[in-house]
Amino acid sequence: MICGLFVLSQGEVSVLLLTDAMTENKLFQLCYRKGTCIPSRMVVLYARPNQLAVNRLGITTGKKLGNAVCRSRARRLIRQAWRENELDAPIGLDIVIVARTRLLEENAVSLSHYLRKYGIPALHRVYADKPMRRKG
RNA sequence: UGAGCAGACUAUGCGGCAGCGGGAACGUUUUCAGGUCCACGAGGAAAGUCCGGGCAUCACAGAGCAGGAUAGCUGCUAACGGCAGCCGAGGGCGACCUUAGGGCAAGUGCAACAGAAAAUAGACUUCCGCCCCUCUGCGGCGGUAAAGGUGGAAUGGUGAGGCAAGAGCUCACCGGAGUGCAGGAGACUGCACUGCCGUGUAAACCCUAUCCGAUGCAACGCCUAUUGGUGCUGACCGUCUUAACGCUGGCUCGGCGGACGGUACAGCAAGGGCGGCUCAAGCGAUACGGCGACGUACCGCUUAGAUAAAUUGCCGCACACGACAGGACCCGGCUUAUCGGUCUGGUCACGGC
RNA sequence: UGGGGUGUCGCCAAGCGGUAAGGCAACGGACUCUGACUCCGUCAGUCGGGGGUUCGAAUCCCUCCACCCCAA
Repeated sequence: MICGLFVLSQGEVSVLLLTDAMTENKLFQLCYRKGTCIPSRMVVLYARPNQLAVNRLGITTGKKLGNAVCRSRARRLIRQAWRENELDAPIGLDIVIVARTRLLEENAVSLSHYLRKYGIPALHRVYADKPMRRKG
């Protein structure tokens, strides 16, 4: 879903897939059952190490959120927040983000702020051995 | 001025920064990926999936039955259960609105409770006359045809004449039926005559007329990695057999196929990619034909094509302070949700001239 | 996306044109020193919503809503 090329600040060009899309139901189920759960008011994060050099992101917007317009909005908000914060995340994880009903009352800034302050640090605490793209 | 009716259109706008989708061009590069830049990027319902088509495949989809859909008439349309105009019925003072509106005179079924009786003929009570008699009553014989509290519905209704008492028995009007004439493209309408006529329900079975092959883009076509001998097809070998069995939409006719096991030779299915995929029964303007739905001619325009799935985030300004809501093969309808705004044409009431 | 089905007291349900059965639960009473079991009685229904056909609709028809299942 979010495939991209990342140019390092030193000027050295390397082809890196930042985040891959998670498509199979099997992987989602594995994350729910065996992964780490980080709940919060707006979203729930599930994470589980994969044996790859990239992250894989899955977004769940269930029927409880509302109609198609509400679900699409939730997806957009999550995707936007992830785009702003994916550089800080550890590498080599399968991550599922589940939207909750309260998310629709918030705007994108608060979700992005939450991820930077609490979500990503929590991933680092659990998976301290994983490398990351930039420090601090 | 107020109230109300019908139809059509519209669906916050502008700017800045960052971001997303596919596309054209530029230019870098062996190629891919990426970069720069340009214009474009959800709806009136995209929804529900209730109908109708296009398109694709199946290979007989043939014949008949069964099953399903529709139901005033005439048209429109690719088609429709849609739309337009008209007819009938009902509602509204009116503009106008609603209407599954064929056939119970082919057959069958049902009509609870109440009521004398609920579908087919009359029985019962009442009424009238005569006879017997204990002479009021009761009983018997006969006449008459609908008066009988009910019910949604009672053998046409109301009034008058008539009679022993009554009765379409007779008459007038109304309703309904049949026949004829006239008008209309038709549904149907009008008039005249006959004549006295047994309910309601087919959104009960059913009958009549018309229509319907099935499955759906996750259809289907092409390319390809790997795996497996699991499933299917062909080929080869062996065994059994000429009547069964299997397939062919549910059944019958008809049609097609011998069946089972082994070999692992060939192909297919299962993953991924590409096509299908958006220029089309397309949209807009004008003219002509038509009451209208719509059609014809000519000119102009190109307007999403994603594949875990793109339209956003933040900020500023304006005001009416922003509803319902997001494409997934594509169209035509219907139905449902919806903050408001604009325009057009009728109607009624009150007031003024 | 396509196809199929179900909605009836608080729960499980029967009824398919004519008064909405039954069981569990709840409440009251009896039995018991008390409770359970058992027995007797009571209560509770917009038949998912709206419209239509019919004299009459939970039932027939149309249309909306909610939920469930199947293919992928």
